[in-house]
Amino acid sequence: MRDFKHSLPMELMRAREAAMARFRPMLRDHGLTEQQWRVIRALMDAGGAEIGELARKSCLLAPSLTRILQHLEARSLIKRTQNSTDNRRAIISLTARGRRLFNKIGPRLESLYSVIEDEFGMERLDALYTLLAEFYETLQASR
Amino acid sequence: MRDFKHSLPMELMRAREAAMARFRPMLRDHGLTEQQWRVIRALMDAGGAEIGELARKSCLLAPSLTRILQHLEARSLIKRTQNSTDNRRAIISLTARGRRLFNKIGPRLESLYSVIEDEFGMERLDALYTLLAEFYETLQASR
DNA sequence: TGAATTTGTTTAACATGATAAGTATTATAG
DNA sequence: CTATAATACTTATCATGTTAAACAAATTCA
Repeated sequence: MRDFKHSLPMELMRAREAAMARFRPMLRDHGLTEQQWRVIRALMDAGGAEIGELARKSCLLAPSLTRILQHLEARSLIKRTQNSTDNRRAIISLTARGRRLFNKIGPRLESLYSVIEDEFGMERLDALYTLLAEFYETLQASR
Repeated sequence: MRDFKHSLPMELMRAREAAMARFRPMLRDHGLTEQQWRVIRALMDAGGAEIGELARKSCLLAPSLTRILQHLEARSLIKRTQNSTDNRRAIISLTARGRRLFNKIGPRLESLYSVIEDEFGMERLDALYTLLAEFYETLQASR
């Protein structure tokens, strides 16, 4: 059997955790979890999206997203707009307050990200991005 | 701001999830979660370990490990041995039943892993491992 | 048209992730 | 010695991960 050290899912997790450890404290200072931030960021990027679409964009399972949207709605960071042609679908978008929060946090996270870029180097970072994307595509393709 | 697509933590997560999707069904068939399997695998590798050590090896937080050990103990897959010189520390090890389960599942997971090796290619897989390890080390070094 | 399916989302249940606080045991300082 | 601090876990709490089941709206098909 392979060495226990060489477990790809665990290596991916460790790398991710090392990065998140840098971002999480700032998010926490603003009362946001990492997943809540992913939703806000996806909404800012898309400017309004259906729930299914939002789940894909933010890499969250539907039940998790349901709960997260309840939290964000309670804090008035998002709002729901009913789709008139299909009552199953609701359009989610950021409120003005949600956008303000994004504009406050976004730049700070970017600067933390820049530090990582400097430490690890853009070349290796790009190489890592490429391999990760290829890995994902390879595993999805054969399903 | 960077393209929303280029979020390293999310790319790491997606890659990991793509891999785990292949392993999880088999673990589930044997009533194990991914995390429980990591503990069993670490114990098989170490042949008995203290809880703190086990947490590091299996990449779990202490509170999570506490609960997981309770589950595994209830299923008689692990046992605790008190350390006579320090009553805070307990040595955890697999029971015969735990080892049997490992021997049953391990090879099947290995064969699933081989499929990934074949699809993605050993060269790229090694390159990915190397980059991930370097990334982790880089981010840890500056703490 | 109306019953059966499909689709989009939510609930439910159990397990883990993350942080803070609590507990017991050991080590240390005075 | 003994009060204090440090160590090793465990509990508690809230949020999310994962799967299955429920539910309502929309689509399909007899």
